[in-house]
Amino acid sequence: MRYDPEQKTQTHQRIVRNAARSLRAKGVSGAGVAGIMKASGLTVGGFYKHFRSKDELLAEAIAQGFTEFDDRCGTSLQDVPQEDRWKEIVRWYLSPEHCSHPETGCPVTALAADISRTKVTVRRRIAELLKKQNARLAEFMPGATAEEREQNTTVIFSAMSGALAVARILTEQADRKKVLETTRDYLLRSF
Amino acid sequence: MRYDPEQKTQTHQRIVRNAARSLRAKGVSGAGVAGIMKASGLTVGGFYKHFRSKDELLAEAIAQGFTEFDDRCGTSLQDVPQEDRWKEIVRWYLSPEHCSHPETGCPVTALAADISRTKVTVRRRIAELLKKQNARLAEFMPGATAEEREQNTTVIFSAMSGALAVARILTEQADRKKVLETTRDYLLRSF
DNA sequence: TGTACATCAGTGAACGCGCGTTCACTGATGTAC
DNA sequence: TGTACATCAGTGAACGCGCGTTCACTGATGTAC
Repeated sequence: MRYDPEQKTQTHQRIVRNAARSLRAKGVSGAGVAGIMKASGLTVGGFYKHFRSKDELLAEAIAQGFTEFDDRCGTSLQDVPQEDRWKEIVRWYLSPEHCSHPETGCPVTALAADISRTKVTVRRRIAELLKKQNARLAEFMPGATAEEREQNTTVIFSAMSGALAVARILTEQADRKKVLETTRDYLLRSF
Repeated sequence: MRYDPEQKTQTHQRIVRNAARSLRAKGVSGAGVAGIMKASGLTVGGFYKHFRSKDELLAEAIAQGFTEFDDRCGTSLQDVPQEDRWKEIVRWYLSPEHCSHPETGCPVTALAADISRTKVTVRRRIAELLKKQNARLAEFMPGATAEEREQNTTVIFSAMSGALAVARILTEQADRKKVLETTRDYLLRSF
């Protein structure tokens, strides 16, 4: 196995991808190291050949979640004209599919509270990732100036993430749908 | 100790109040039964004379959080004219104080992801509490008709909760402030 | 070309720890007579 | 009024369990000679 750095990188990324899934689905305390390693076809002990701690994995898993977000945008927005792209993002973010699949969805909504409770060193790294993600998102957002786009990103993203978090608490599909659609229609109408 | 049902009720509520604090501060997995009982001046074993399980406590703690929310509104809004009350709520919700004190703040923002991961029976109870809370909140909200107020509640609450959740991830006070104020100013300007 | 050695990704048992829950017990207090 | 008994809120040790992390080990592969 030794002296093939590419294979180690591949294994590393496989663990991160599985962790990103598992963490979003079950939360930081629900997603165990052993389970993530098993899902990656490995055993527990090997984990520490790749990560110094579970906290470090969390940071990498968030980054992975953002990358998946970007990839999704990259592929599904290419046929959409520049000024309508933000609308497509809003529609996807507030879709029933996103609501019922946290494991492949926005890492902020799924893990915000957990992140805010992890130790500062890790949180600082994640905060940086979030700021960069918002900067990337701002390019699609409505607004005449860069500052306006940045502010609109903050408002639109907050509204989307909050609505998704609330919808996921609700047990009735009809209630979920109402929250998602009300927020979606409002955003599409107001910017 | 026996045959004083009022004292048992008082003890019960003391546990619930401490649980509501601890759960919002540390999350469901971080807030242990033993710690909550200790904070209430009791020992672990007694817990099950008051609650069937930790999950049941979660539901009662959320209800307590909502009650605290209502109490706060009741006392701080009495001198504010009816049509400006929602603005006062938005200002408090998106204040730096609320941001840095999850333990006494909105239970939805602090526990949304945890709730969405608890078993359906408990989640159903909490979903009902949330719907009632939103109905109460709607009375303060802007809008000409009841339906309009309900929709505006959904949008405004989603935006506030999302902004607060995002702000709590950020480590720099300046970044937090920006998210909170941008969202606050937008909401106050737009409804 | 062949052999001895070094490297290190991955193994899996073991570690201490804190968790939610159970249970035999205590002792203050209300009830029955 | 006094005594025996029943009740039950609260105690605290013990339960099994799963967690993150450690560690001595394995064995495939690259390097040195």
